[in-house]
Amino acid sequence: MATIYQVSELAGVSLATVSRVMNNNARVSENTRNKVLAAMEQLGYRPNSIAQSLASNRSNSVGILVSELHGPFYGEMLSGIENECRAAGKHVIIAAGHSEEASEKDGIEFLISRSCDALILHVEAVSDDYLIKLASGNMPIVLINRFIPQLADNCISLDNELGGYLATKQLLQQGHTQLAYLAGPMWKSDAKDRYHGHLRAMAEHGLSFNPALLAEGDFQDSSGSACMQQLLAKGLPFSALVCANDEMAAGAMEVARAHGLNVPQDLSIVGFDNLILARYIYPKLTTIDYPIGEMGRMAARWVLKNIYQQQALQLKNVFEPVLVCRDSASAIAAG
Amino acid sequence: MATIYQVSELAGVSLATVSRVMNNNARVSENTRNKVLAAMEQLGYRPNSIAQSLASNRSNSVGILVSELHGPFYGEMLSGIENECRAAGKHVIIAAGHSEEASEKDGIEFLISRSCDALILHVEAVSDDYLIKLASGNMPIVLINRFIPQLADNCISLDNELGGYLATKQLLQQGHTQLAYLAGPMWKSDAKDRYHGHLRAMAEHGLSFNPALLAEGDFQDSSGSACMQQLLAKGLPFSALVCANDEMAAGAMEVARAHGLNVPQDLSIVGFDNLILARYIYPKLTTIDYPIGEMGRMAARWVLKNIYQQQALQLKNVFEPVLVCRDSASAIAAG
DNA sequence: TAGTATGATGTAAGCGCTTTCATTTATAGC
DNA sequence: GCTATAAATGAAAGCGCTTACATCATACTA
Repeated sequence: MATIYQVSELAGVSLATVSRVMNNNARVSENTRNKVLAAMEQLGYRPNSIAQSLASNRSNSVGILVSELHGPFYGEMLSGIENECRAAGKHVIIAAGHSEEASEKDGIEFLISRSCDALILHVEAVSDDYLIKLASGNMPIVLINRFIPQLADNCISLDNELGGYLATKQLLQQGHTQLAYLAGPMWKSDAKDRYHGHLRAMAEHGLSFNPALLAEGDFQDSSGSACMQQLLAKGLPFSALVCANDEMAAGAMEVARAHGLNVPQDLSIVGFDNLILARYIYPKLTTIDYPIGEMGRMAARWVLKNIYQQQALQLKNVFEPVLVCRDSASAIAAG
Repeated sequence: MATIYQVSELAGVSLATVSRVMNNNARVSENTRNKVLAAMEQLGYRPNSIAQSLASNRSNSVGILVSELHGPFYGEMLSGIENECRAAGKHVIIAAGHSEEASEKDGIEFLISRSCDALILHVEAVSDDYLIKLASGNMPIVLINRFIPQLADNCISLDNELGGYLATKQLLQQGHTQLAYLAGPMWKSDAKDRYHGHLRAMAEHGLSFNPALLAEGDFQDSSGSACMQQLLAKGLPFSALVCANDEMAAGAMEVARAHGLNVPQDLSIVGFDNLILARYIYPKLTTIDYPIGEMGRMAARWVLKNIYQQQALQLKNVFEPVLVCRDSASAIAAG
């Protein structure tokens, strides 16, 4: 691999000049520039970005920590971030935190030690305090899918409460009055917020919430099935089920079908997230769209604007979810 | 951020000694080691991996190029690789190639310039020659989901032909004799191989293949729908449809349902890949399992063994797909 | 007791770049 | 034609590490 020395020698100029044409920030005469470019071309030279990073203390790469690398949700998010960064000539370094405190911290440390210029974090297990402290250091961070008041500017989040409200309201407007709620793990703020939205919609319609019709899952489809079993076992009537995410909705739907319930005739179901699978399951899932790809892009833009000085970019911190009507929820049958 | 200098100063030893305890490769007295560790602890020191890479010409990170960051397939693969690498203390740097030659080359260049110790590549657009040339350089590469005879050792691939054969054979054994085939883009070797497997099974059962019942899609669900439309429009009878992947199968199934066809009573469908969605769609999809997560792990192990000297690891280059029977294919109704 | 391994530590030269500062060269003004 | 100024270039000092080599104790050996 050719180094800058060989280029400078071949071009008959100094190191510094070669560096200048690479970064084209200082002025170099047209003539010299061409000589250097020709030399680079001839040698097949490509700068060693490790050395660049070390010398400039800037790596042109942004670190991303997600909970998992697989699954429809993170894929969408990563893709959004990568696209935006790539277009701006920045690169991404990705680590997984596995929703576990030690692992998340470890991932953050790794990204910092890689000299990332900024971090985009989707963390769940780590505390607010830790993040606040982290943010007070030199490493710029942006949090995705999490809202911390003290770090409001650095947060790209979804109004989960509104989403929960919209999902429930849809069913109420369709005439349902007996609703069950399949919650996510309540220690996660998004699960809690969605649930609160549900309660608000219920209250607004003058309905009291029956705790016996609440089940708490873990956002996986298997827990959706398990919770649905529990709910049905109680023998309490309900004509609609609000699920805190699509995967649990899919699990629940399967169990409902196994129990001879027709969706949506016998039971209306709404999900949350609008994952790809929402379009694939049958009947197609009515759900709340979570624009995670767009939010990833926005996080990337935050970095481009605040770290890489692309002033022109417009930023938006809080996204509003919208209802996507498909086939899994319908007006309650008269009588 | 503390540097090695400050650690050495605080511990009262030289740079070299600190470096030694970090890499614990040379012998350092117990006493000195403890002093150094204490100093590191006290300063909250973490080595700058950029500097380490530059100095050692080894980055402890492996570069991964995938076509896309989103989608169930790549997520599974990335996850497999990351898990295995993380467990070995290696890190991953990820880039997307978008199935486009320029972009794939660009991604490879990027990964090389980041001083990765090895590359795991899932590339589609780049030529065999390019890869052969690349492999002859200093950067070790392993190819995933691609087989190039000259690089056989570096390839982790699936026997796609066998998969196509198994999918078709299942239907033939269920008594179907009129099969349509929904192919992937034929310029991709996996699409072609699956198709060849189909032909082999047909021939083996003494059936001739009717070109009118062949449609070529692009592996996306929308093309599955479009191709299904075309196939139905021809008015030719067929009782079973073999799809080159699950997503197209899902698209095709939807169209079939819209045309009043019951799956599997009126039409049996089998897919390929065994994506998560295969379990979610209704009826659940009979398909060929593509152990992509396991293959990702294997690619990681290849690197651990060949580059990081973990000799003990067992390697396997070619994976065999297996049939997963679910509900979308059934024996043909008598008469 | 000198002679020699051997283990522990230090010294210093890079790794391939960026960047400040100094120097040289061109351009313009008079 | 000579200075004032700007533009182009070069020299050299790092960035934070690793590592070959040198040095210094210490422990054996004969």
